[in-house]
Amino acid sequence: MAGSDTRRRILDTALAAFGRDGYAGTSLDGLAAEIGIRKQTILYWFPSKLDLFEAVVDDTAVDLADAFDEAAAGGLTGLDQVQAIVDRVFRLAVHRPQVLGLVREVTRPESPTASRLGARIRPLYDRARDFLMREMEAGRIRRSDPAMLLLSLYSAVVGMVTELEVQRTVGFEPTLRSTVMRRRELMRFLRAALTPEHPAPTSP
Amino acid sequence: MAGSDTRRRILDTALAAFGRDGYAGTSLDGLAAEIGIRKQTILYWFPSKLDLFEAVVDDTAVDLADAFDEAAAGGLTGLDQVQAIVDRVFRLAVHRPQVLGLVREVTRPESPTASRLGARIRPLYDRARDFLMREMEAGRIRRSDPAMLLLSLYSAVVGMVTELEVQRTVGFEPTLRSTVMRRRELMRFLRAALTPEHPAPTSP
DNA sequence: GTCCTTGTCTACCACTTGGTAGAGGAAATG
DNA sequence: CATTTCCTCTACCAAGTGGTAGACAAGGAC
Repeated sequence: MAGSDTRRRILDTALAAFGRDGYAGTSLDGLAAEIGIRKQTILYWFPSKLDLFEAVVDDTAVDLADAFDEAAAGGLTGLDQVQAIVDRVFRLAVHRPQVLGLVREVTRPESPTASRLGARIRPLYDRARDFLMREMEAGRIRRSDPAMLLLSLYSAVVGMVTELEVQRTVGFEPTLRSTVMRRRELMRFLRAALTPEHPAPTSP
Repeated sequence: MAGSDTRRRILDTALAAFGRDGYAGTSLDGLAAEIGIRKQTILYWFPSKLDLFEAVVDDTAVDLADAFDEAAAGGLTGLDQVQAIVDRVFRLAVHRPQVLGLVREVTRPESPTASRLGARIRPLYDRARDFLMREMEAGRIRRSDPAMLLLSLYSAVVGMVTELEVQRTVGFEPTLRSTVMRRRELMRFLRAALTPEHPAPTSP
């Protein structure tokens, strides 16, 4: 069906627009113009702007969950697993930066569906917390409050990845090379913060 | 003059509104209603919505610079200085959370004045970078690319402080106690990441 | 008193917003 | 062929947007 393709294009373009301009800053007319259709076609596929937004969020949550699943599939432990996840998130950020733009938008306190993505993300959060607790028990990660540590990690990673513009403002040109460097630097940072004080057996 | 007070109230309320709802999500009518005046009074003091926004940004940049100045005035070094700055930022976040809401809004790539705050922040950035380089030379902070490290620090701190709602979504109630814990956990994180590998003389 | 400045207001405007109603084409279905 | 279903469109609308024009009241200066 041709229509299903239209729906897909609306979702993709809306993801970019919402992540870039925010919910309030995105207009259906502008969105439609960007796609090359009329606004009413959008409203045919999604009954209202809010419905569209929620559909985009749901869609994106699935992608995020997939990315984490993929990174976790290797069955790694300790810092290697953390590294795998960071690598995966960076890959996502490079190939589809819109996703993290949306994460940023949706985690705003006044976001129209702050609680919605919350529910979607909750399982991921629980998994990550369990992982950290296990690794702390095993002595492969420095002991601390896993919930707080997870927040620190989340802040460091998402902050680093999404605030590209801050770097540009400050004089960086986000080239491919600088992206790689940034990832490496972030991993050094995380390794330093996570490595247990009395060295334990991790990798050979 | 009574008018000057009006101007002040507009700036304060606008800071909260822009930080909370973003630039696009804030309407002059709504803002005026919140203050208890008419929209035209706002437009008397600030020729346009954008002018108001820029005035708010300038106003806030001064507060931020003051906070950093105050934290840097003690003449501390190494991790102690880092700790002092984190403490100061957290204090700001507790007493005037709107400020960090605005920082978040203004660091969005599509923010109407992304470059403007950039120019305002640049001096702060340079100072911080120089500080890090000095401390690395002195062996009080782990060696690495100071620019990248600064980004990591910025991300970790601002991310941790601004993404309060993420925590709420995930089950935290941001009480005073949890705020204190969060700050302490962040400092553990930073200390672990910044402490030089071969212990050097820092504090007695 | 009159004049001028300052500050807030009412009235209005052009434009954009999200959303409704329904026409009409295309293609499958009988 | 006629009918129905699916999809996109034109035409509107009420409400809200940022912004302009100008009335009006309160004071201070003269």
